[in-house]
Amino acid sequence: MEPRSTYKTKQKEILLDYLINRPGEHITAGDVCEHFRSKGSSIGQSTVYRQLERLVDEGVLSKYTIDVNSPACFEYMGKDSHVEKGICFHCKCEKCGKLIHLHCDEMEAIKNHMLEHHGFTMDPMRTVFYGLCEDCSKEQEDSDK
Amino acid sequence: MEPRSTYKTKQKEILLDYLINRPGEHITAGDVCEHFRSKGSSIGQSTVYRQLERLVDEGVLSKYTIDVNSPACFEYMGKDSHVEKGICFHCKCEKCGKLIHLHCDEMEAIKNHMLEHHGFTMDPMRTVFYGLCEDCSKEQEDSDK
DNA sequence: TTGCGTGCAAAGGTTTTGCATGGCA
DNA sequence: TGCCATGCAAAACCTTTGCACGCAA
Repeated sequence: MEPRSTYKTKQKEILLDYLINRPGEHITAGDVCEHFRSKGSSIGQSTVYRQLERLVDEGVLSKYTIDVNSPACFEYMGKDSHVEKGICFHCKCEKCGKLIHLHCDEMEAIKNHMLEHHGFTMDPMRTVFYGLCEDCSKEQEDSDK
Repeated sequence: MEPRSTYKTKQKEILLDYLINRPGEHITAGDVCEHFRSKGSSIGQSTVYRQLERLVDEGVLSKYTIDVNSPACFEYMGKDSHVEKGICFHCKCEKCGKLIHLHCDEMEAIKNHMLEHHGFTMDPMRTVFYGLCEDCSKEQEDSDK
């Protein structure tokens, strides 16, 4: 988990800066490429992928999987990030596709239960709950009538 | 969720038969193709993908995402499947890659909490918990010493 | 100068799509 | 016969990799 990069490069710097300034957003490698392409200050896509992966290894970013055939999402996990509190997790609505950030102390209880009863050390940041969001549940109820 | 298929085809039949006889296994589209190819009774891969997707829509199969860049997994959810009890869920070890099936009544409590406090109707079959399995946790503790 | 980081292009794996053919009802 | 399902091939999509060049230390 410790930093393994030895060189400080401009690409790494502006990439991290981009992510730090978007707390709570789920950002894909494609988003990053597009952002810098549109600004003219382009970064090669392999560099984007390699740096993102490295930052995840270093614990600076969190990476999570929304869906097969959806690109991986990244999020800054540093000091100012609400994520660091460890009570943030993600819910993905299977109907409208919305990704929801939830803050919940109950998550600690779930984590503890998993560890004590199933020996599984769960990683809340990587875990995505699938289901139906409030709006889509209501819609479904209405259409059932 | 209701059946939308009108025709009964041989391909659909043997595909479903294959999945029904593998309860508790996580099967990919590639597994299916390979299985039938090796048996000589081949099914075209686009048919496999289309039928799997249809069966998921009909509620016959469950589909879940293990990881970006890993193929999607499918599992039969019918009468004899332990999955139907609604207390089965999946854990994926981020270190050794193992996929674990857990049975746990606590899952009901988690589901209820999500619904009551966050308005989110969670789908346990689709949700995969990421983290470290028991063996890998121990290994990590040992190496920390 | 050393060797890590970058960028391009190509490859890799999974899934989707277009279109003509085949098969169910 | 009418229409859906199939199968092949090609495309699409995200990500990884090989290799030569550039730049930080």
